[in-house]
Amino acid sequence: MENKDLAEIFSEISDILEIQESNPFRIRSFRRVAQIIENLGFNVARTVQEDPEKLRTISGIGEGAIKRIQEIVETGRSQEHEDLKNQIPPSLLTLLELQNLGPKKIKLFWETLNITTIDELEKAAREEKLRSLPGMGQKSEAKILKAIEDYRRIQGRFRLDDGIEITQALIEYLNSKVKVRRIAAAGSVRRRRETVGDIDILVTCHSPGEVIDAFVQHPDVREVLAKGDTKASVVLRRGLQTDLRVLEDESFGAALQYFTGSKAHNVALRERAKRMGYKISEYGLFRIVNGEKIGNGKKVAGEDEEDIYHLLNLSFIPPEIRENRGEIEKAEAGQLPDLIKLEQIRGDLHMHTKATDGRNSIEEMGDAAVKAKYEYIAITDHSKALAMTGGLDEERLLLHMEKIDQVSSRIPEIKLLKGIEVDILNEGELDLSDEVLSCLDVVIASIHSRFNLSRQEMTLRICRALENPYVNILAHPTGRLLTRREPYPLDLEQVIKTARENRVCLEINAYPERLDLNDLHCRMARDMGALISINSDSHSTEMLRYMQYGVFTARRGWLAAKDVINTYPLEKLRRVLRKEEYGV
DNA sequence: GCCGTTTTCGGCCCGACTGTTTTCAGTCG
Repeated sequence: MENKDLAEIFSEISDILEIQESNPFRIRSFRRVAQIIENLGFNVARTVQEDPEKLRTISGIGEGAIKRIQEIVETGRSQEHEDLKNQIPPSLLTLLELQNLGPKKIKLFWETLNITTIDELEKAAREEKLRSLPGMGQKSEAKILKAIEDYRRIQGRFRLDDGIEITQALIEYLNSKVKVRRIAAAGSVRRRRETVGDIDILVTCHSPGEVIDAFVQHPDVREVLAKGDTKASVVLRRGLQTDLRVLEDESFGAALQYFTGSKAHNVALRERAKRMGYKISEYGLFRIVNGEKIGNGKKVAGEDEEDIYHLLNLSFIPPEIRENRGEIEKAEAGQLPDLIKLEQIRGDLHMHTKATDGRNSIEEMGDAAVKAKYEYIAITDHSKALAMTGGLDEERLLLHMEKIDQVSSRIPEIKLLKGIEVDILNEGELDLSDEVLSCLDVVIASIHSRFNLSRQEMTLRICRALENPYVNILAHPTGRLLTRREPYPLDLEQVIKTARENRVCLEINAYPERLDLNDLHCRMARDMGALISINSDSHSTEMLRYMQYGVFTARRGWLAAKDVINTYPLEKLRRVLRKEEYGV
């Protein structure tokens, strides 16, 4: 059982309790457990059986949670969860996904009008039956119809690359329209999450009204959700909600901290602040005197984000790891990892050319890599099983290798390594002979077929491939496509273990739609002592820039340069590829 | 339900916006 499955049960329990208006602190506890489980870097189901004490030491996981986890692992379900599900129609939980609709209203609609589904809610709103309920009116009714429409149209999040692109364009636009002093993106865009649900932009300027007006008048704004003196919310044409907040200079840093999140990180940080006699809000860090409540206290920080962390006796925590996954404790101890930076990447080990499904020639890829200031790259086209791409057989590959060497000698600034992305076939055998694989500098293995195997079969298939002595890198290990395809079922812990034993590296495929391994997987791999390679998987020269998204993921996964082989100088890299060394 | 440098009982993060209200509840982030 995966952590995500366990987390979902706890999350559903809290959803149901919320609709039942149960004790809010109890609800929060369940939600916290769900969040903790989902973020843990090891398999909770296994741990609860082998070493329950390890779970007990985690703050937020108590006796109750351990008992429930044990029950779920043993019986496949939680009786309490089942009982709760019987108390409400399950479709009510879907209603919680509608914007501006929470547990109280859902309960109200259910109890008064027997509404249990989105369709029934829509019908009631259209028949104007909602407006007469307490606390409801014409506008609320219209908002609900709107939320239903949005839910059906969007239903999901946007990829990080889209989020960053849109954010940068908006910032440029605001800069061109209004004289702003400071402007920055916060939220999941700043934390570089693989997908973003909305965009947060913070700004300071002397004329708040002007910047708000400019914002809501942006040509891409489809709808203005809210517009006040200090905040405006809009939906952009592509369906992405975007919030702008206008601040005073003296609280810009506090707001940046606050709106960067994550929520879990901020809750933990505020709890820490409180213990130390401070209060944090988006306006600053305040020293509380005489235990006085809101509105009191002397402001001690706010203009710069760094000050807040430092006053709380923490080293500065990079936005990418603000997820309450242990970063606060490490920052307190001065033991945060030295996160990898894009400038530390010396080369890209996964890319395609015209020989298969790439758009550019070997030369063009080499020239583009020189522009990217790389010291080496590997040309890794597909193997013959991917017929659709014109995959290389042994004969063509040998000719291709000669060409790579020729081009490499013509471009003295950079070394071109001879590589292949070889398909892992049905039973874990490789698509090319060991003889030809042994002549290559880099062998990347990957799955492009038969995604519907069982977890055991897929794990065995991949591990067999990793045992081939010539395989260096497992590409896009889980096969997921963001917002499109779920990962195939896989015992990733077993795969990482097998990779490490066979001196194989795991890829962070930096293609924005993949980001595979993801952040949590990276951290698991690092903790288990496996090495990582961050690769763009470019199919054209422009795609080399995707490397940055892989680095974002690596940073979110707590990786340092030493964990990533393509930060190594060429000679050290070659020793890793020849399996003469592995690890630090 | 969880936790403990104030506590094994009693508290648990904070503020803005909206729409319904005439002082506030619900929702969101």
